[in-house]
Amino acid sequence: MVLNTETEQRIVASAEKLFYQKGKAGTSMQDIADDAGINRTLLNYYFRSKDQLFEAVFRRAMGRFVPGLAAMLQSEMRFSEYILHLVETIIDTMIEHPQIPIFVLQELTSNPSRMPQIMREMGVDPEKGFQKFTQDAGLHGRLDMRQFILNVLSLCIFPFAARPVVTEILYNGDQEAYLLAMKQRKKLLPELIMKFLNER
Amino acid sequence: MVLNTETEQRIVASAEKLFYQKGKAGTSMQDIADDAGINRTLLNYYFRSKDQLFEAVFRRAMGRFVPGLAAMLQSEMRFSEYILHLVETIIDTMIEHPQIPIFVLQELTSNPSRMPQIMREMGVDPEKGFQKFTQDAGLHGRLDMRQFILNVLSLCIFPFAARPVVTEILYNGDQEAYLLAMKQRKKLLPELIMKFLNER
DNA sequence: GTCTATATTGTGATAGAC
DNA sequence: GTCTATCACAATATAGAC
Repeated sequence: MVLNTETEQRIVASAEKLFYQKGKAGTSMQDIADDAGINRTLLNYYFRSKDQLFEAVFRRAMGRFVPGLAAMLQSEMRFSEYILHLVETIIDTMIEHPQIPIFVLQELTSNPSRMPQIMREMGVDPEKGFQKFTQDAGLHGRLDMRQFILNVLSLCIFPFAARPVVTEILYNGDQEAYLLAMKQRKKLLPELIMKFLNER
Repeated sequence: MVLNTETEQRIVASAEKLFYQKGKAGTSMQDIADDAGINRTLLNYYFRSKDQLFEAVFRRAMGRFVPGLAAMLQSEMRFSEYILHLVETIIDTMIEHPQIPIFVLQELTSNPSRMPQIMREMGVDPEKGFQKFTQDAGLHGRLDMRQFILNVLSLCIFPFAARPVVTEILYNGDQEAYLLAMKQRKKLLPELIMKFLNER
């Protein structure tokens, strides 16, 4: 998507902010226009409908982290090296856009049938990645590759999806402490994940 | 909350289903009434407003897993034993109510300032739990208790929050395979988590 | 307790002047 | 490109009959 005019950029910026925070149904066109400081009808002029504006925002959100992951699947890295980069990439992305997980997951929960098409559009073929790693990490005989990947993603993403709960319960509402802990996880998680691969 | 009449129960059942799936703003009072097979104005008769109906559903959702966790914090279990029960309890709850994580997290993301009061109302005092475990698990010197708890929760909850994505990417859309994998995690996760405690 | 009728406001979207 | 005016419709909520 190309954003030519300044107005167009302001619309998308406000739409992103509000859709991330309050979801599609929870955000009105008026809300977005007010936040962007422009007339409401301009939203329709540029994006035709609310559906299309939401779609633009949703695709941008997906595009913020899917390509990075897909690129790695095609890279020549070795397994352990890959994990290191994967964790760092995901956490950096999450720190920058902490609200994306809930936003995307909420939309996909309401509308799960969208998943297959999205994957095709983004050119993601997980089966190829599995083969590569099952082969590369084949040394670790009893490893269930799917469960392993699921564990890695859980450890990287959940702390951001659950930010308000985590901040309040674990860090007593201290935002700084929360963010510091998230940064520490970039070093902590790879160490932990390597333990997964050890025999008992 | 006491649900006296059958009508009241049907309202809450439908409201839960739809709020979980489409969120507060994405669900209309008409939708709920239609699903429950009753007249729309009865919702206002029983719950006064949409806000109050949502609040009832939200509190029920919180109540489905918070008390179980809180009870354990006060129990006499040893650390390792606690972890085993914790994982099993959370996963069982998630299998039964897989949509609760996204529902709760979406609401708390829109409205993070609600957290402190909710914790007070539910009588959860995390600090006490930390002390108990830091003491009990003190053997494992370098363990950051907060990071440890965060890891456990991530591994238990995220696979359900991300259900559509996980099912599609990891299990090729096969719902049965997904559910089986989730059940396997009840055995798999405790083994994994114990590895966290090993020295390098 | 349950219904019909109605009040009121909000929302997405378009037409047309400038 | 940007505005005003307007439309059609959906939403929550209440009053009042039964």
